Amino acid sequence: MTTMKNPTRRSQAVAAKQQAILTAALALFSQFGLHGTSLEKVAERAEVSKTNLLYYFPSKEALYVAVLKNILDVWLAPLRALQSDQQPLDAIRHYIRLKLEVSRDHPNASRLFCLEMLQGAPLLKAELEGDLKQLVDDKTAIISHWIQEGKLAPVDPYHLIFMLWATTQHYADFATQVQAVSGSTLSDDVFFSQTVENVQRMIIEGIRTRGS
Amino acid sequence: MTTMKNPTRRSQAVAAKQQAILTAALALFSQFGLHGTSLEKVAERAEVSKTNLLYYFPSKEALYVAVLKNILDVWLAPLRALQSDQQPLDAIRHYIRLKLEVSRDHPNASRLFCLEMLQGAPLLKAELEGDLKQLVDDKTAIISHWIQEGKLAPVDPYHLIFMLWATTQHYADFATQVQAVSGSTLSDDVFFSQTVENVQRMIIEGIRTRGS
DNA sequence: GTCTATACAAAGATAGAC
DNA sequence: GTCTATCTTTGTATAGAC
Repeated sequence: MTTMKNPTRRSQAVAAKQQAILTAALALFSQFGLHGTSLEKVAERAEVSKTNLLYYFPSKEALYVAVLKNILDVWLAPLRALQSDQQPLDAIRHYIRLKLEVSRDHPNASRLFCLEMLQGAPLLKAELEGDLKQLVDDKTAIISHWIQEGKLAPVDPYHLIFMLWATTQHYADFATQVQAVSGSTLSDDVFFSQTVENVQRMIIEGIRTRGS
Repeated sequence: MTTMKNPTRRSQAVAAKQQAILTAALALFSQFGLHGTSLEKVAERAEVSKTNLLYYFPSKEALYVAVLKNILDVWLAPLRALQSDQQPLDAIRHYIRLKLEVSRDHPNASRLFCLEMLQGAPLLKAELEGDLKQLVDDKTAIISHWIQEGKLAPVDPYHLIFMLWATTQHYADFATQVQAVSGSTLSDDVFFSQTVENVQRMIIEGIRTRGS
């Protein structure tokens, strides 16, 4: 900690620089992975020197962890928003839209998260088995309750959540394939609307109780 | 090409060695990526020397490409099996089972494919825009036909295929997360059955026409 | 075909001046 | 806080003997 004449302005500048590094790092890590990304490339993209980067983040791994922590909240926000006081089908429709917005607006975050999963989540395992499991257990309880009330078809809540995750992330993680096959991605407004409607319809009809 | 007293036996030995290398490479590439995997680790796992490995595959990239080509067929087999002469709902139920079997029996193949997609599929782009697009277009035509006959709810065939892909691969690609949250993976027989049933039910109900 | 030894390059990290 | 210079490790790939 250094003494500062103007702590606010200076710490703002520092924060901005850190953020620029984190953003550049996310873009590269999410595409090339930890080992496929060099600090030199990150520094170049963030417009700082490599040495300077290592001043802010003591090692490559430390930077990687910082990036991961940074995106976890964005990634989990839609699920956190799922509340028991909503109408089940509306809640799930809303969740699908939110998650597809994340896939559209933060595809790199989604992809880095995916990359980390593929590798067995060495750095996130603790979070997964702690916070995430807790969160999912809360939400499966809500879903089970809806089912007991007859407001939802009797499906396994875990598999429903997996399905929601899988279908919504696919458009970010497999954007290349989606683009190659369909010719579009979520950044196209028309395609985004079509995607929301189709995913909502297929999932909602799949879990609606007959007559509701 | 060397002269051989016993071409069959020798080429069998060569083929076995190449296969051992490919298998070892798949296991490591799928977890750590191209750059996160060293030839030394591959050689160690395949029980050959590093120099010897480079005798069979002239470079790391060549090995990586060979692995990718090797898995593409496995990955596409279930979709190829989708035929117009089947009953739509049976065909899709069958597809889901086949694809989940791939996720269970060849998770590394699924994960490497995913990894390659995340990076923008630099080595598969040609395949994606050629063979895969052709295959998908064939199958969307079949699905459209089923819809016109009123045997399937009117959904966009592309999004249906994306949903099938996403939900079935998720159990391989995100196995770590599935394990952390639910406590099981597809290699557990009971969990596998539950998964097949739940995914089939949710998707089938989602695309069934009312009254069918 | 397989080995030992080695060339060569890339990249993470540190030292020390300013 | 930022820079230049440099150390060190790791890892791909090749040369050449057997």
